[in-house]
Amino acid sequence: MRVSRLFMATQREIPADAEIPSHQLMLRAGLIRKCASGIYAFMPMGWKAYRKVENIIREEMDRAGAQELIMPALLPAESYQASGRWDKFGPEMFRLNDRGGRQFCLGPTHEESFTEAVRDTVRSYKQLPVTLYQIQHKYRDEKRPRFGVVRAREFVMKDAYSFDVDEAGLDKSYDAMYHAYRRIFDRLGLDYTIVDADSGAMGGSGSQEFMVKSPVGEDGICFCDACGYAANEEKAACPVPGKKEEDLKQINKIHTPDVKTIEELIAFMNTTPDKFVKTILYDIDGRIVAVMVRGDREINETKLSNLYDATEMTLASFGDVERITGAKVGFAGPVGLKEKIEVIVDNEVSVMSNFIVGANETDYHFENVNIGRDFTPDRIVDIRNAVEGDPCPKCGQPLKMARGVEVGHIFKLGTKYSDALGCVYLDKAGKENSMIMGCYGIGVSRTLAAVIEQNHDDDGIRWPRIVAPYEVVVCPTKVNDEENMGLAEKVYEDLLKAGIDVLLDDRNERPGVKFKDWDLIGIPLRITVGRRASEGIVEIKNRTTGETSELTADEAVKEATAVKE
RNA sequence: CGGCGUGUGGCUCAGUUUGGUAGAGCGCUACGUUCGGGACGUAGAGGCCGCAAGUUCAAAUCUUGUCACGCCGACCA
Repeated sequence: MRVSRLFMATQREIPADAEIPSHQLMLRAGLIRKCASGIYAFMPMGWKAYRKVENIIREEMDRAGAQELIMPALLPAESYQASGRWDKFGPEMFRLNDRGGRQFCLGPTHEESFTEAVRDTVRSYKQLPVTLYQIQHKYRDEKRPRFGVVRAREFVMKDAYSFDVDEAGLDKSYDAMYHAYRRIFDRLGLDYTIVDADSGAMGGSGSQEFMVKSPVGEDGICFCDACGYAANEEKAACPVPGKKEEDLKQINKIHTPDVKTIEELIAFMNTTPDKFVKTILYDIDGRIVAVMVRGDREINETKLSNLYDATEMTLASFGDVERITGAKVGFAGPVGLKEKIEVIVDNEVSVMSNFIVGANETDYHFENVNIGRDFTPDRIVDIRNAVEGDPCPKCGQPLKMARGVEVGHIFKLGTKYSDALGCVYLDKAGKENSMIMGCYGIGVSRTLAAVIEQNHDDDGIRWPRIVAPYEVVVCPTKVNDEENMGLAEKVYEDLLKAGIDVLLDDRNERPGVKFKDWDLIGIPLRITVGRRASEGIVEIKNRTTGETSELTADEAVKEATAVKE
């Protein structure tokens, strides 16, 4: 491709509304273009890189025995009504009507479509197992699109679904996908961690996430260097600590005017946050419950949601809090609350004694509160987020924390969808059984962003060769000089013949402009034809290592051709 | 959805407080001098100041409404 004909524009300045490096670089390098909040177009250069990621995924899925097909993005409401997800998805689903008023949605995920397809195609155990996949746009009306294609409202997902006759079969199908995913992310050169995950709204038994480590990741992950345990912080179990015996002191109401937050309390009482227990009220499907964790802990809303099998869960409104506690927000506590609502206590709180809580009275707290004596919880469970230093649930060594971008997720679904949609087969005995399903997703566009997130420097992107939009750029410094341009043309032609994705920068620009552009876009190898063109000597530069060497044109072609992957 | 903030040439932003002919830098076009790390000069092109209503002799600027976008909080690939 000749750069003078290339549909491309780079930007010198960082776009105002991009926060993270991958988003900024994708915009500056002209890989993507924003159409609306969370909706992006891929420009030719971006699309080429995207396609390379997609093809790696496709190759590995095929290698693992999965079969590609394509479902519509525009789907009738009926399937989702049958599975119960028409309501469950809520406002996150893009919905529309046809001219006759029939309801449709833009597919947020495709369990229903695949389940129906298999239901209508497979009759017998002889046709199982089968794993199907597609690479297709998904639509989710995210409350808050962010970070460019990392969290978009339209994005590309590779989603696969396996159908088996029994659990053992599912384990096998799941395992095949697990290994395919490892190959995919290994080939992409990503630094990732596989973590135990919550199966959440998807239902089912087991699930793991593939997390690309990055400071801009939206998920917290806990891991243990000692035994290799790794989990999403939503999932990580928090240990039940041993109880320390302490003399119970007399409960005492203290006046704490205008002290509402934990920070203010610490300052006011001159103590530490682990002496407090905060009481937070939640509205879970219309029912208010109180949740208590230590002052310096965070409530794990995933655990809470699972505990109640919640559909909709939010913090209780200020009005509800004031009505139930009889005090302004900031003074909620368990004493006397039990008669009104359920009180859930974190494991860790259950072994504390003489702690401080709100008094359910504006401007008052209780100190020296004790469970059993001053109040009785309805449930004592693990309800907090794990934190750095918590003992590993497997081996007891201290856990570490990191941030991650979720690029892949694999689930053992079980029979949730096959039951709901009647996806059954006849076994050897002629008996009908629900198929056992698994589902497996990769955020393709997000993965591309993750590659950039892990491969960039101050000058721009540093594509791994395997996903670079072009592998080599030939860069003559004087396009009007016959000798210079002639040699550049020859190198370009040779590389084309060798099957390399190569660019010829035939723009009449100063060398510095070209160099900056290719550093920004991140082409792995640059062959500069310049000063020594008359001797047949060119310079080859590696974008990632910065190494340069002067070679004859033929040697440079050989070198550029030698490296694959 | 709640809290905050921003909408002015392709991009980054000034101008709004105190109403009075729409600005700068980058990019773009032409010519000249340059030519290995985003050159310089000269001359240009390009703007319903997000949209609508209102106040006013006069609105980018004031008022109201509205839309869009972004940031901070709860969901997911």
